[in-house]
Amino acid sequence: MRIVVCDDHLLLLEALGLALGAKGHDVVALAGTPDEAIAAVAMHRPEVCLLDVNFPGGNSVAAIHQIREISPETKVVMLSAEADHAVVGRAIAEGASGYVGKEKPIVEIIEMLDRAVRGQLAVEPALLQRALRPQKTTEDPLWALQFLTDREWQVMRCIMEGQTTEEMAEALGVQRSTARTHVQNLLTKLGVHSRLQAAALMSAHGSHESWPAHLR
Amino acid sequence: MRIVVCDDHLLLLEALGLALGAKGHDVVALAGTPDEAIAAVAMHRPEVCLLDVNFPGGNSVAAIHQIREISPETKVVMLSAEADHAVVGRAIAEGASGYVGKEKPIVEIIEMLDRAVRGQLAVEPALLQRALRPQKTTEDPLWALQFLTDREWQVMRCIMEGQTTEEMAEALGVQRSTARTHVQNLLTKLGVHSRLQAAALMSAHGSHESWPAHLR
DNA sequence: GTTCGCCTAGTTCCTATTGACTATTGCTGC
DNA sequence: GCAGCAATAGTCAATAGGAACTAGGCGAAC
Repeated sequence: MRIVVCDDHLLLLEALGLALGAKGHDVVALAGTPDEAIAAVAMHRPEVCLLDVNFPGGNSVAAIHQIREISPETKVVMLSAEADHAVVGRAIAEGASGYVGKEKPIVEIIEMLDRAVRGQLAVEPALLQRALRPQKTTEDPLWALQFLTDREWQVMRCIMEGQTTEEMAEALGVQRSTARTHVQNLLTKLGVHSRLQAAALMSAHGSHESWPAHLR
Repeated sequence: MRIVVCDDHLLLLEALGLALGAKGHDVVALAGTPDEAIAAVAMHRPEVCLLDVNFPGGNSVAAIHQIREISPETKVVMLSAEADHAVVGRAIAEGASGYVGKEKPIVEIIEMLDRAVRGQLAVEPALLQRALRPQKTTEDPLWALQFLTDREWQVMRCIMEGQTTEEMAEALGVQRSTARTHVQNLLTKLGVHSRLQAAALMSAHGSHESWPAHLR
């Protein structure tokens, strides 16, 4: 089995190369970035590419698509430090064939690579199940983020910083009652019942990209 | 050079064991948790212990202390995914001899281990410099995260999800008053005055790695 | 076997937040 | 001009949250 491995941790990369080699597999290239991985796949056309999901910049999911495009016969297996079912879903949707955790022993990783090469989906069943479950994009509170006004974004920022209504009013240069109204409207638009829930919503689902560019 | 390696990623652990072995070093034990590492060090008395910092809740930093105590001749070198100068300082203060990033090649890791065994400090100069600069480790709210109990981490999770005291009590299977007490203790330990500030603290500075592994 | 930390549970007092309203000002587009 | 919307400001009642305590049970450490 010819493999291209991609991870930003050189240590893991090299060690994994040696370990896979010791198990009789052919690691044809080690890549430190998704771009390197794409180039390596284009050159070597391996059976499988083991790709770390956790790249600074988060372009690893996009890399799946590119790899699949330039080398459709290459199966992509994602390697991750944590089991994140949201990422699993996106990865599979982009064309990945598997998703394994770094906490797994090497033999298990290799087994997953085997499964991917045989055309099977190499994902832990429980994880896949959770990845598929929350398919209700309707009634999505994140949709509402679009309709927040600039002022409400500023209020959101204050909320995220843990400010009280008073501090917020001070920061925005308005009366408490005004700040309060903004908070009220914000909560209503987001469909939540407390500023803490609003903050939780943002920190859980609202990536940096959710913020209006001019207010980030 | 006899080495004990500890990391929660079995993959890295095994691969690193093979790689170090291939370079002529003697990996006497592989540990998946700090406790296993401590036991392994007590048994084998290695020259050096390579310890992942990524065991939150202060486990890994506390483990340094314990390892140094039961086997003073064993040098401890921390292994980390990101260069966090705050952690470097704490680790060195606790008795670690080095701190290397996982993005380094194996040869460099081995060189650092060598330096540690020779009694030198195996830390990147630039990182050490930054670690020593901000001497205001006192009053650091993130320091307090180490002293949170398991229950308080569960409460923290509830807070992050925007739950009210009532929901929290329900989720934890305790009375509201108990949930309130936990929240109160949490706020006191973190030095903040509202759960919203606690949530802000976590979402702003508390990376995923801040969470105890068994509660993530 | 006593001390200590953690989890549990409760009280009291006070403040902050929320829901459900009304209402004025100023700007924009039809 | 006027409708619509954002931003401003306010009220009142009900609820939730926070500060500052006390205190028992339980297991681990000394």
